[in-house]
Amino acid sequence: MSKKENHYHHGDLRATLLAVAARMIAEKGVEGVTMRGLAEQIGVSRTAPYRHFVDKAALLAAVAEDGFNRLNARVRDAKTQNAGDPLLSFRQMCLVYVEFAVENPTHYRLMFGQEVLNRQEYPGLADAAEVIRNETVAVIQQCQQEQKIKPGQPGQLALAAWAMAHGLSLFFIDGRIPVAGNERKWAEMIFETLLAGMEQ
Amino acid sequence: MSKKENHYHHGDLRATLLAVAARMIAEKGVEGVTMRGLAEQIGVSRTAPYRHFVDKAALLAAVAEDGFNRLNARVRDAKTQNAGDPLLSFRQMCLVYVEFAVENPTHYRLMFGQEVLNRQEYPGLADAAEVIRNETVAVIQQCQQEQKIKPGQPGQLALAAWAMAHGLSLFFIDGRIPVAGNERKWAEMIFETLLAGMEQ
DNA sequence: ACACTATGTTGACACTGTCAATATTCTTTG
DNA sequence: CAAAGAATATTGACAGTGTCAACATAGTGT
Repeated sequence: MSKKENHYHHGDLRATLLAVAARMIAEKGVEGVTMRGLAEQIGVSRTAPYRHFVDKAALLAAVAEDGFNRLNARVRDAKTQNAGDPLLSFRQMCLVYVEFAVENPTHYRLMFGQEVLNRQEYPGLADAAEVIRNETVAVIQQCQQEQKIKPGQPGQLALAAWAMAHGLSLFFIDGRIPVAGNERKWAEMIFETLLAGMEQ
Repeated sequence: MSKKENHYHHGDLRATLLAVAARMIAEKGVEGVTMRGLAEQIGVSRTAPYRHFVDKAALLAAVAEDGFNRLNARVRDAKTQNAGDPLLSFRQMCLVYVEFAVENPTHYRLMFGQEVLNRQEYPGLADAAEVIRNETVAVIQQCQQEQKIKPGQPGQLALAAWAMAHGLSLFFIDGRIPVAGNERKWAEMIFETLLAGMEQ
């Protein structure tokens, strides 16, 4: 039961793997993460991780899923903090999304990268990635009910917002635009433009 | 000088490498491309490619650059074909962009992927990736002059459109939205929304 | 106390990118 | 036209990778 000792059994290797992998990703990017290096960092043999994840892909998928959960939580927060004004909720959700991406660039990239692309194999991941869309659709419907957003398929409007947030996030992350530090301002103005097209 | 014979010197290995790599990428994705497999496919020794590219990364960068050039050409086409109506030009450029991505999914992903991210090392690639933004900025300025788009920093509006196109492209490619086959329609409607926010 | 299961380890393999040394062909220049 | 030098291709080697199979150890329930 004691956890601090140097056991043959690690005690909570699975969680440790996820945590250390996440740290390594943040520090050196996804391509800097290696099963062996990960195991060594933790002080465990190279194949120990395979007792908890069938694959490197499965491990990365789990890390990605964690990322989605954190992102989801943040978006939901932004939503509930501005409940009552769905349009403001919507705006904040978009901004918070981009903010998360900018703060966790490598992690965000993993979440949408090809390392983890066969999402059907990782149902948890697929679900986690779905939450945001549903959340967004819901807000948009609210806005439409209050006649603050033009009528039309909310799924389509949600996709518009999500695609914008995603593209913007990636451009910020990749430094594809000379905007260092002012991401927030740019994002605000750009979402303002999009919202202008959605309001009625 | 004869080119068909089986020579010790291949004759035009560099170009062949790029072509075959592009094909392999289209067929099996970027992660399915390996220096050795590539060489074998062409019928040349494993290290022959290194006479033409210092790195695997350099090779992929060159392939990505080709992709940007093709994309640029297509966007430019869309632009000139509708010269005279800059707003229509703009609209078409956006649609053609997404079309390219959907038709060349793995190639598009490479162009924006981390395999090739240190773009400073590949000036050609950096330049090629810059063309579209400039092109877009120019059209937007035209639209503004004809008072079809609201005034404001054209660079910002261009980024909005580009980010939207990029995000949408990736979502289509990744199958992240149940929209099989109707990408064009969705893209049209979504860009309509964005343009509505940009028009004056 | 003992069997069972979960977890961890070691050894091995095929595959990868890439370097160094070597061989072959092409090009240039005497 | 021959010889030297540059360009291009090859073979051998190495370290690093993911992962399988066989084995070892620790915790759990009967």
